[in-house]
Amino acid sequence: MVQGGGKAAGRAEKPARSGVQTGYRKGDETRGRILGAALEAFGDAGFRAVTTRQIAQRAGVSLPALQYYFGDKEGLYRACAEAIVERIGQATADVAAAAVAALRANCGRETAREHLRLVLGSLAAFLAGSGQAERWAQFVAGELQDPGPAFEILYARLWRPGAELTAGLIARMTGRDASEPAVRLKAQLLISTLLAFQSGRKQITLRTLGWSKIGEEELAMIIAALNAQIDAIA
Amino acid sequence: MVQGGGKAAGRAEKPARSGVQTGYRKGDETRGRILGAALEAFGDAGFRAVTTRQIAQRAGVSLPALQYYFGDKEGLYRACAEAIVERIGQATADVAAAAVAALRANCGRETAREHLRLVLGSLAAFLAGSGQAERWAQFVAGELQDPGPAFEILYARLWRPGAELTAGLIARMTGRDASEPAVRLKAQLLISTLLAFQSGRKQITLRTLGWSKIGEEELAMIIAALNAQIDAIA
DNA sequence: GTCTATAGTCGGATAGAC
DNA sequence: GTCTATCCGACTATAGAC
Repeated sequence: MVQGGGKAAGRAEKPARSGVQTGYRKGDETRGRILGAALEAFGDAGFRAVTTRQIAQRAGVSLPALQYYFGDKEGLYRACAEAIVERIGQATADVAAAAVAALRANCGRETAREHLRLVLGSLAAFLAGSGQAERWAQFVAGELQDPGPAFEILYARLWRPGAELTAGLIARMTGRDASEPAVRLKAQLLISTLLAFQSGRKQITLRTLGWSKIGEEELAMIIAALNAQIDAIA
Repeated sequence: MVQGGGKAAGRAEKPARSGVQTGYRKGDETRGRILGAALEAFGDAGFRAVTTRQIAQRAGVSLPALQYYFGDKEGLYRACAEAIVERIGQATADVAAAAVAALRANCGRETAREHLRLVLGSLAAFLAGSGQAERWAQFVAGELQDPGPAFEILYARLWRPGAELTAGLIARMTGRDASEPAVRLKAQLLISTLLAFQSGRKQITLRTLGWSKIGEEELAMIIAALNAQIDAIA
């Protein structure tokens, strides 16, 4: 973990540029292609399993381009993690903000329960929504399960805030304090459940359930099961 | 996947031996040491992350010994998976057999629920029981989440039977059929939950909950949460 | 900015002595 | 059965031309 300060030591992390800002620069598109290819590859197979060559080929660039834009393989991986955090943050911003506001306003038990349903439901819908999200979920689940170079990013900016909010809502529902282990445990249980579907999904979920994909109908079933769990909490 | 028949093609998988059976052979102890070291290493870090050199060193043998006893790295990995299946099978054999018997005897809803509690409880107790089991759970969770060379073994001999039994019990509890997707989904949800604790445990569970280990007290809390989920099912 | 060519490292597997 | 020595392939990263 030679992380150092906030913005990496030497060059890279963002190519040094000269001259005035024009709003669009040649490299931005290349950088984006690399990031997209890396997101797919890493999501599918994990950090170690993916080679920089594969990513370069997928992105249609040569190998040194990765070093040029992201410093090294780990830098690219971390950039992927941040892109995912960003995207999931956007997708859940509204419901999360509403839930926080409700908690601040000292809402009642039923309101808290409703918000919990909304938060988890929107997350589930997002995760099941696109083929991209599937990969992202796998990226996140894999990194959290077996910590790698992006663990801190995902934990601090995704898992912890999410667990915090969930615990807060559960605490309100049960009339307990969000700091109690029993409450936090329930929160983790709920989130883990959700992630488990996306992570082990490919082989397990589909195989055991005989599904071929997770569509509208399947999503509804998952959300129903989640809601049953929520109701079991309080 | 050059798996071929049932017992590996060429040599290895079990060293060829000559002469009469004596009940104890020199190599057995060495083989055991290698397997033990591999179990630990793979459980901690996964197939790719572990090098054969590390395992050899941990086991106090030289590198070619692994090839001699297990053919190649994958053979060793599969041997680990089988050892784990074996061990977990033993630990849960009694409760599982009792549950199966109850189902066969057309037991009622409450009896089925009780058996489900017992099965999951014994599994949880086993998983939280020893430092070894922790590694095994991580081995299993990792392999199921990101399928590798041992996926088929774990799926066919561990996950599927477990999911089948769980689904059967849930079906009895709810008066539905074990083949219904909704039933199977609930079964998977339950098992995933259990595994999620062991898998992401090190960093997440302990960190989020502020625990330093999973002892008696923590285990009781987890089982209570599981039982609440079971009650939510029917 | 983007490439080709290559340096340097590491890991899995084998040959063959003992 | 177990070792030492070694091969070979694959990977990350860099140097330097364009």
